[in-house]
Amino acid sequence: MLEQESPIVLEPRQRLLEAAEVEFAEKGFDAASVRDICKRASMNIAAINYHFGDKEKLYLEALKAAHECADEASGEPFPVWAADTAPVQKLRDYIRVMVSRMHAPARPTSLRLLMREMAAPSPAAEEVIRHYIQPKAFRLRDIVLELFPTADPRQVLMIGFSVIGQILFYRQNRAVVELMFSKEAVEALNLERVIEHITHFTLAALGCAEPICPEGAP
Amino acid sequence: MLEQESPIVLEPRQRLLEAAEVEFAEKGFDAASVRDICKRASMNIAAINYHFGDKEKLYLEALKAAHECADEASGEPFPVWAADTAPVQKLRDYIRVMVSRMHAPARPTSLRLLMREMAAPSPAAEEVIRHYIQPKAFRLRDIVLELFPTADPRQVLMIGFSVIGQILFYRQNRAVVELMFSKEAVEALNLERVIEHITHFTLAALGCAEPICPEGAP
DNA sequence: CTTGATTTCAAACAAACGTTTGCTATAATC
DNA sequence: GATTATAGCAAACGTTTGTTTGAAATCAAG
Repeated sequence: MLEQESPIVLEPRQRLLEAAEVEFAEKGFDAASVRDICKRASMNIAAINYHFGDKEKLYLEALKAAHECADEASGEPFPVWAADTAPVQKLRDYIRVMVSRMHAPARPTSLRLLMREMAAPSPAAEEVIRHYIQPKAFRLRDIVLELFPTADPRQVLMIGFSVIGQILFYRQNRAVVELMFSKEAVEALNLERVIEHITHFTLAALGCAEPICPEGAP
Repeated sequence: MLEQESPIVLEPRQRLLEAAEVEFAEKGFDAASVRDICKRASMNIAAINYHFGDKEKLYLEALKAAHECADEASGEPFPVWAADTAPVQKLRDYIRVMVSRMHAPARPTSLRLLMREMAAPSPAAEEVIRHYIQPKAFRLRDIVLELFPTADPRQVLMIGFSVIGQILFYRQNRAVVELMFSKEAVEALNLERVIEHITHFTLAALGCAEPICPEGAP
């Protein structure tokens, strides 16, 4: 069998992959068991070994799938900038795209898996990280460098960290934040509000916008 | 036996606690085994059950110990502010204390354990989180509220997130960052530099300092 | 020395883990 | 129809997991 045309149920490989994504995201690599993954996919225990080889290879494939899902399904691709696009505009775009992806209009389980990997990267996933995350980091660094061509590398790095730190916070610490403040209060911070805030906060810090002052600074 | 005066080797309970802190920090709750913990502490397998009851109780105790270690051993307690201390100064102090703690002058394993818990909080640790983290979050919120008394709650929350997001980034994503940029480049960002940057970035965003402009904004 | 409580220890426990094994079907090829 | 590769299955594999056990060791008090 070479190819199959859109069956009612997904192909076994894909079913396994999606089940693995959920289980790994919820429990982590060690705590997620191949038995539960197969049960969720309604398949036999041996299916993982047959389709992917072993648990770790399945994990890596699920991690790749999660990255591609988060990148594509967000509905927010990085724009292709004209040669004369102002760096400030690039920064605005960058923040918008990244925050949109973090706020998970797509399956949130994919992002849970990614954030889990960011917090405790498994050695086996190094190449996946390099392939999917590094380009986004370099893109930001280049924008900052374009904004401040004469800044020293350390300052460029720290400015980038300030931007990405603000963005990642909403994903990485959502659970803890919801535990401390009310869950409703956190959910009131919808996508547009967060984009607007981080953009404003960042541009103001860099002197490219008016400071954040609800009614005039003290 | 009621009390014992400073033996050459630590008391068994303390030995177990420190070993558990390291193992849990490196591998997480599930992957860390009681056998490895006991081996590290040079104790028998049954010691955990005898001294703490079970693995989960040991984990909670290790988590508490990690919090207290990070709070006290950093050498940076929160200052007690005079009644007329300017909110801007409080914010400066807050950032300094928190960044100092994140940059782990004390045992870094304690912080690894805490960051792991922030990323994926275990339900059993809720009260520990509430007791140790919530006060720090409220303290920041109060400072922001003092700076902008008429700001709406959402904006106060987001400003706080921008501050704490910048701070936490250096701990939570250190491994990934070192993987993408060189490890030396990241280590070149020493404590004072990071404190200065985050403080400057934040105060500039809030209109309480000059913008960050290496040589004059474009 | 004897007593009695506190700690340590090797050994074993059942349960869950990832993986492997043969044995069936099923589908395509000759 | 016979043959070959693919796919799925129940069952069992050997480890490792957290936990428990009962006896040995330790030690202060009588």
